[in-house]
Amino acid sequence: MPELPEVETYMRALAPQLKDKEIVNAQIFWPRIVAQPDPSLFCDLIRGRRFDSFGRRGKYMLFGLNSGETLIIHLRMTGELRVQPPNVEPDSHTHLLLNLTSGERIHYRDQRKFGRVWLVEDVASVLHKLGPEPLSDDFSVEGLVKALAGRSAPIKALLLDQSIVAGVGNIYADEALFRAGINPRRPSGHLDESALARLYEAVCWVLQMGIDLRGSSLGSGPQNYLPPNGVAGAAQESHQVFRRTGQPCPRCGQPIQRMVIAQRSTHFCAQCQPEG
DNA sequence: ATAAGGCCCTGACCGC
DNA sequence: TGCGGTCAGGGCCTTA
Repeated sequence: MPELPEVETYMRALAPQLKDKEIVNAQIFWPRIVAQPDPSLFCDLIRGRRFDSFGRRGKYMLFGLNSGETLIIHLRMTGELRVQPPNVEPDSHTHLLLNLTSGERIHYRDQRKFGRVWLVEDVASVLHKLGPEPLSDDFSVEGLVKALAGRSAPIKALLLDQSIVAGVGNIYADEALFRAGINPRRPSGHLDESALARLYEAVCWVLQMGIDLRGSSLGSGPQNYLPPNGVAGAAQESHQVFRRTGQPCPRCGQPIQRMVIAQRSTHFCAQCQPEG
């Protein structure tokens, strides 16, 4: 499941592959994948455009086109983007093809069809609800304190809330809380400033580590993520708690426990992340 | 305003 | 072997 480090890894790989390449046209096989504008207009607008700039905001991929518009892609759970040679045919999970003048084709695949694509003039119209970008100056302890003040929801739930901080998903939320020694169920507003300072550091640290290791490539199954060059990332090997239920905590040896918070599977060490 | 639950999807997995 | 049920989960939507 692509979170910030996986999306960042994608963009770093795609930028040199796609820079200045021209889109001949788009083929949409499952129209609901295009969130905006409507699919026929999407095809009209993207025809003949070149890839100009590349960016990321939270888990959103941003492709700036030479028209001034931006192609925004969110992979959600199972989306994949691949630049393929002409002889690679789309399969039943391919919902969008962008044909390039180079003959290559960008395949958007998505087993669960949760991902979405936008083509907009105003990026903010899609991203306006996002909170601060965690590895930038916009993210700070003070900001975190302010955003969580008076909130009773468990801290795990608010770490997943993209308006609090952008880009953190289930994997890195669990890892950050473990690193900070904070129980995932603690009411957010009850955390004191020193706990939030540790959490701030931990969020930055686990995300940067994830980027440095080129993302987490988890086991088999539909949530498996591979960077666009097909080489697995290595961040999963540095996971301390995520999907390690029953295995010894790397710090104290107690078995890692699992519980559900905000409908999300949550992994933690009861010893190192005490309640209250 | 916040919190909690449902929804979208489909492949994997489980028990019978 | 086949079948039904359950699970996973990001972000948006509805409900309380």
